Amino acid sequence: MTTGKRQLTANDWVEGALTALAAGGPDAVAIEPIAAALGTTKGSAYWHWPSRRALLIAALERWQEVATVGVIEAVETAGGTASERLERLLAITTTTVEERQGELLILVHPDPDVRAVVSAVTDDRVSYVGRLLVEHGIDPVDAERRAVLAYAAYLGFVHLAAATPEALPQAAEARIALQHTLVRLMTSSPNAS
Amino acid sequence: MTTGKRQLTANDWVEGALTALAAGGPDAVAIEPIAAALGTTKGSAYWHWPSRRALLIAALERWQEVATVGVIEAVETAGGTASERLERLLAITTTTVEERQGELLILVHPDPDVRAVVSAVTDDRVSYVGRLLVEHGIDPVDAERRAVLAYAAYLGFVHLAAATPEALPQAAEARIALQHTLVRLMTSSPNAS
Amino acid sequence: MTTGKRQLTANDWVEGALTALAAGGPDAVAIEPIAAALGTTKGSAYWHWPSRRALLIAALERWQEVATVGVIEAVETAGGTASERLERLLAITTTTVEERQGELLILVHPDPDVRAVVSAVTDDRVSYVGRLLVEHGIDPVDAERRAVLAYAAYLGFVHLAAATPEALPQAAEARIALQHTLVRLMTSSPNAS
Amino acid sequence: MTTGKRQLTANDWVEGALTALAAGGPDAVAIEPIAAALGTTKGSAYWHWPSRRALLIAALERWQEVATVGVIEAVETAGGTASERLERLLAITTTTVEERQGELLILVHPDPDVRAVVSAVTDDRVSYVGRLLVEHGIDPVDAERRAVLAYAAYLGFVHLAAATPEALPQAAEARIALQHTLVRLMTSSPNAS
DNA sequence: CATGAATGAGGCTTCATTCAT
DNA sequence: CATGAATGAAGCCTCATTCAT
Repeated sequence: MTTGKRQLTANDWVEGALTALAAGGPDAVAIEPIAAALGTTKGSAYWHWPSRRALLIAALERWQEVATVGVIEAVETAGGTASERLERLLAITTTTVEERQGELLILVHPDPDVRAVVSAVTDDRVSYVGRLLVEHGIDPVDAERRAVLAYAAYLGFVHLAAATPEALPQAAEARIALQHTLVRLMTSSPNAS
Repeated sequence: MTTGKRQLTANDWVEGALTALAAGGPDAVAIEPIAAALGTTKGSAYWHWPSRRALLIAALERWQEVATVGVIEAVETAGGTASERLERLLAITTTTVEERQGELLILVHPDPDVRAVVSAVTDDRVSYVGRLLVEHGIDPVDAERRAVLAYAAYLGFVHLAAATPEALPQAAEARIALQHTLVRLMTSSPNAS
Repeated sequence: MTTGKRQLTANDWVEGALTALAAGGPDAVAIEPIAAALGTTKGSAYWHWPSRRALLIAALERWQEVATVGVIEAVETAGGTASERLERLLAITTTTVEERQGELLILVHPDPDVRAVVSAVTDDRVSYVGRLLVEHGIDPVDAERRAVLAYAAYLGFVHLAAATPEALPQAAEARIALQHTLVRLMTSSPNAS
Repeated sequence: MTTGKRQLTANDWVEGALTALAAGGPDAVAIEPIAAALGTTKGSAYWHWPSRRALLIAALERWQEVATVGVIEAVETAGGTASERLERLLAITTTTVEERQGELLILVHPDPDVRAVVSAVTDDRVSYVGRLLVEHGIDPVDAERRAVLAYAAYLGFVHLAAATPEALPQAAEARIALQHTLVRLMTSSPNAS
């Protein structure tokens, strides 16, 4: 992508970095491979960015948008009840498993800059789930707790899907059933925590 | 650790590697840094191990034991009902958060040798949870499904605890309450999935 | 040689490698020492070549040309009868003794890539000698046999010249006399083999 | 060989080194592999020898004996005319081609200690051939020249046999014919040089 | 705006050598 | 007489970074 043209912009580099990020996580945001993919040379990167780190941060910021605002918008514009939107949210995030490999690597990366972004993303996601639960009629305090639980379960699934897929049900229907179960558990009434 | 002595054993190296593994995952199992940490030189490593990879595999095997057999034994020897043991299991794995950073990096590492070990660990853990649920009186088929769900939730918590601790309740009691909730959800009766 | 300048080319590296090859054979084609000799650093080599092996192969290919096409052209452009050219061929190859040390090391090197080049060089040289003999009037079938014999003798001389020069006549005229003898033997009539 | 016994002697090491020498030349006289082959450890070598070099020199001295005195004795004890013995000499040295790989590597090795031994071996061999030619009735001065020529041819054949066997006649009879030709050339009357 | 070229830190590996026991 | 363990020089390779043009 973006190959063939001359005159790359800083944005082209962010997109290249994003692709690398999705495929191999932060460590894959290496200048040489991305330059090769963009059909340019390392020098180009150092024109637009002061360092690899700067590019990485820019890419992470873009990822943050896609991973929160982007997803939330996609879910919201389609409308529906709160629990319908919850299921749609899970569907979005669990069906695109391959693209999750990179996400996982971002989520667990020890680098402080990465963790800052991850933190923000987590907060956004958890509070969005919380808002949906409140909309569904759950008591706000309880909703907050459940949102954490739900997000943890989601993370765990992404994890299993990426790292040990054989531990998960293989059939599509079975996976959808799992999602149903999760949403039902999260939205059911008697759930002291 | 283990510094100051002469004459290291292969086991000292495994321990050094394990420390590195816990801190920085498989990529941190690098011979020269570990040698420095052990107060020795790379030559020592190459006396005990044919290659970095061999050392890494040995360390992963040790980790596998600690992460499965070790934990299971600790839980079992203390005895109690199935649901008590389930809670103890969760407690063990979520209280030692720092050590979980490396675990996460192991879990998501793309290297085939690493994934093989991860796969085995996942299977062992999921089936142990399944056994506890069966012991608690859950129908075996259902228990298997719930075990996956429970393990996913556990993974998610480890994730949150390691990567974004601020998203989790800070107070110890609140964390314990979360564990309770999880165990109760897993062991409650009506749970179509 | 080539020191003092900035900006080396791939060709500079081949030349540096060729020098090393002539002095110490294939094993001497080591990137770091050649870099030092060229007044540069290993990084330069890895800019121009993907690996030490690639550089070695490039150097061997260059040597192949010099050792066959190059020599043959030099002999042919000077013209003369077939036996005159035969003598000139021997003269070229036995007078530049120092450069032969590396050649010998190439010729006996066990590496498959090296042997492939050596094989090609041997074939080229033997068949060139054969052609000269045919031109001189020797029956083609016989010429082929004699060419092998002649090349073996040549190799033996190179060997002696490089490894134990004191076993050979020291005086220039005596050496020339030896060459004469060899050419005469090879081109004389009654030689069943 | 010599494995299984305890208490190695210096001589056991020389023999191990000789085996390595025959297989891979001077560079193959490396302490670790020989220790492994002898079923012992490096320490043993450093008990019997001050350095790798010392062992190498001892092995080369042994090789020198085998390669000169040994061969000469073998040829002489069988008796026969001078030209019969010449042919027998060639036969010995060309039939055991595999064992020649190591010899070649010795012959071309640039190390001064190696070259000293090679020099002595060459002198011995050339002068033995010279003596046989004199015995056969050739004028002593001429014999000396021819001996060099003959030895050079022999060397060339060893070379071709080891490095590019496909350049030599494959059939045993053809090879024997080559030997005949060589001996006849060397012992024929009119050979001014 | 970049390219081509080079630098150097960091990590892997081999192997002669050393040394305490 | 050796073993087991360790050292360190040398060479391979990668990759972020720098720099002249």
